[in-house]
Amino acid sequence: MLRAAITSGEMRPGEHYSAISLSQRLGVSRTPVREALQLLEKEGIVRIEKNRGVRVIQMSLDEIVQIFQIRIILEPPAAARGAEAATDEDLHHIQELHGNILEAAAAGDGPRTLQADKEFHLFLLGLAGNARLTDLDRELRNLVLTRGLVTIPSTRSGQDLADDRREIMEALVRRDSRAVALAVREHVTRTAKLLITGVSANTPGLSADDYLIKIDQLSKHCQ
Amino acid sequence: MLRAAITSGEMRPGEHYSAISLSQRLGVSRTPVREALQLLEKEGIVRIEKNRGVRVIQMSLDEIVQIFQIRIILEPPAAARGAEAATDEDLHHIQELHGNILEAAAAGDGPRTLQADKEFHLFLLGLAGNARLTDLDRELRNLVLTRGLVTIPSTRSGQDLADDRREIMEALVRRDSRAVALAVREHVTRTAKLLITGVSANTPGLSADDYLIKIDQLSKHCQ
DNA sequence: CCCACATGAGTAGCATGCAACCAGTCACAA
DNA sequence: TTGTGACTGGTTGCATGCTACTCATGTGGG
Repeated sequence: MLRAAITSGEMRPGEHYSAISLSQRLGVSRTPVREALQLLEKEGIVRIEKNRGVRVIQMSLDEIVQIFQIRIILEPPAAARGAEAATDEDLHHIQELHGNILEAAAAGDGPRTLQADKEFHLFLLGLAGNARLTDLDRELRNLVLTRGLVTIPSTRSGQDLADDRREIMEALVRRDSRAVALAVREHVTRTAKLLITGVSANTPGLSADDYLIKIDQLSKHCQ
Repeated sequence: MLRAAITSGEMRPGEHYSAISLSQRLGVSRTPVREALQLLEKEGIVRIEKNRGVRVIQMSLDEIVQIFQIRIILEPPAAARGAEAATDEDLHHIQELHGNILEAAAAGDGPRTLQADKEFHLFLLGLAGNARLTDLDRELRNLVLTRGLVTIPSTRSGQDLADDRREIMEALVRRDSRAVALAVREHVTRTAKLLITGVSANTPGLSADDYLIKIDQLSKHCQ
């Protein structure tokens, strides 16, 4: 699909493209391209400028912050509910998923680690029995992935994230939903801060501090 | 737009429609209708069935619960943050919006009350400075409105909702963000339960209890 | 030299033709 | 009577022509 072309970095953010050239490149007509672009615009990945073409949105730090603010609000309670509702089979399966992450990480396979991490979290959220919430979270995750900003985690931070996940797992098997919520929140918050510092480091003249503050501004009210 | 036709009850849920007939009815060609339908499908308002036509989704109680679960998780922290960030002008404006609700309610104008209520809440959420969250909430609100299920609130429950809002306002002017969060949560929860009992009452053989339970199952983990 | 205006290239958006496809119906054979 | 097959009406989805609009460039006048 078109989404793949953008996600895979084929189309660079900020650049202009036309539906005509895209349709030629994909070997289809303008109509389906146009329709796909409208859907992508609704997702916020792309901006259609009237009679001017389409532009892949350069996601700003502000938007990244907004997305993570939402995730930090949503995921902890959902995961906690998931922990309550999980059957023994579910726990078994999630342990497998956790194993997959460790495996991929040990192999140093960044993309696969990311994918496995996503499956792990989405499965956990899915246990809460709210499909719409799960879909929403998936979309939010895709959004940040869209930008090439998959800052490969350093070994140091990668270890922290792994510790977080282990904590989630332990709380899960204890069926301690409150601990699950806290651990998930910690995990997502850490991911957000890593990403923000990473991006701001690559962008000269941009201080991460202002954005790091915002991450907590909203979530502190969840208590 | 097309959305209006569905929302206004022109198109009944569960019924089949074709893009052809819709385009004729709206006096445009099939293409824009088709594109609009795709967007509506992404929002979950409509389901496109291949070579079969399009069907306005009959929103189930399950989905209503899911939507409100999300709203109950999202809105309180956002409103609390909004209370912190609000300027005096903002407070003044929101008082006007609050006045509008009371006015419309006093006039017995149901739709206008609903509209004013929406503006009130969305403005409050907007103060949190997270546009994506505000948009998301707007969409969630539209979803439940989509169904004709705008169960006109009885005078009794309408009074309760008004009391909730007054409580929100008072907490706002006190700049008591914690109280704002609690009041908003109470308000949204009450709205949800009213809707659920209303819908289940109109649907014979459907017990509201199972769904009422679910409303709290997720939100209790927010604390 | 500079500004205003016309002109042209390129675009999105809409209308419409066309093919593939699905569901239900009807006829025919076992 | 029942099961199977083709047929038909209606639909989506894609391709393509056409119009209106936007921006940029170039030209002519001040």
